[in-house]
Amino acid sequence: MKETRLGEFEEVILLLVGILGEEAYAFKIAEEYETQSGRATSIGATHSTLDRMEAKGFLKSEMGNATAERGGRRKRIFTITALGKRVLKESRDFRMSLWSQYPAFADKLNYLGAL
Amino acid sequence: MKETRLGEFEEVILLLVGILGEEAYAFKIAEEYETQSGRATSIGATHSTLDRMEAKGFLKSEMGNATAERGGRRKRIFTITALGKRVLKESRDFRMSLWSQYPAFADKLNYLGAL
DNA sequence: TCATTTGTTACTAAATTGTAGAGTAAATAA
DNA sequence: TTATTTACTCTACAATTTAGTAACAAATGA
Repeated sequence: MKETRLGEFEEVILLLVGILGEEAYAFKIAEEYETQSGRATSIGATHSTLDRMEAKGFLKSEMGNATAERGGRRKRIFTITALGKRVLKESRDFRMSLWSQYPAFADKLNYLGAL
Repeated sequence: MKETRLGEFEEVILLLVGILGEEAYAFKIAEEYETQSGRATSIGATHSTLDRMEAKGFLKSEMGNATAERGGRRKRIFTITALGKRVLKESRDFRMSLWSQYPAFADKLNYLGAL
């Protein structure tokens, strides 16, 4: 696998980082993944995926400050890089293109305008 | 990983089977993958992915007849099962939902109506 | 100080994806 | 009719991604 490949789990995590913004730290991301996908995940899988994507240059991270909540230790906040955005966009465009070629889905695409 | 997970490569291959219809046999699928994605793949990776998805019940296959071309041996033709379609659809819906929540992409979604 | 909560890091296991190459059958050329 | 070329399938195993689990760290509250 070349260094620019984006796995399915990676892609979803990357999108969640974008969606969560300031709140994009591992624990929250894993939680959000479960809520949105209805699928279980583990904090470990989330962490290794985040680290891998940071190494690939799709994400960057920095430690935030501790909050004054019980157990509120410092969080590592992730943000998408320009490269990460580009890769996400390419992935989306490619998929849109395939869906539009598949008769069973092509018609459904129109209804998307309603989103 | 549970038996219903769909990897990124798997998903694209599944879509290509749908797009190719009668022409959905391993060699052609791999060829089409390279054309459409601009990314290289290998026939071996394609085979193992097709086999795995058949085992999962997303695809079924049967041998076609030999064609009258030089080297035109029998092909194994793949078709998507109902389960395969459902899984594809779920994957698509999930992604659409995420994209619509990500500000950087949400606006682009509207322009999709033009597809 | 000690238990509890919210986090991270590190390590191991399982599933997906990639590589290499052998094997088969039909069409053509000699 | 034998050899060669072309179009394909299939297997074994290696590399990468994803999952699971355990151990550690810092802040709060008793």
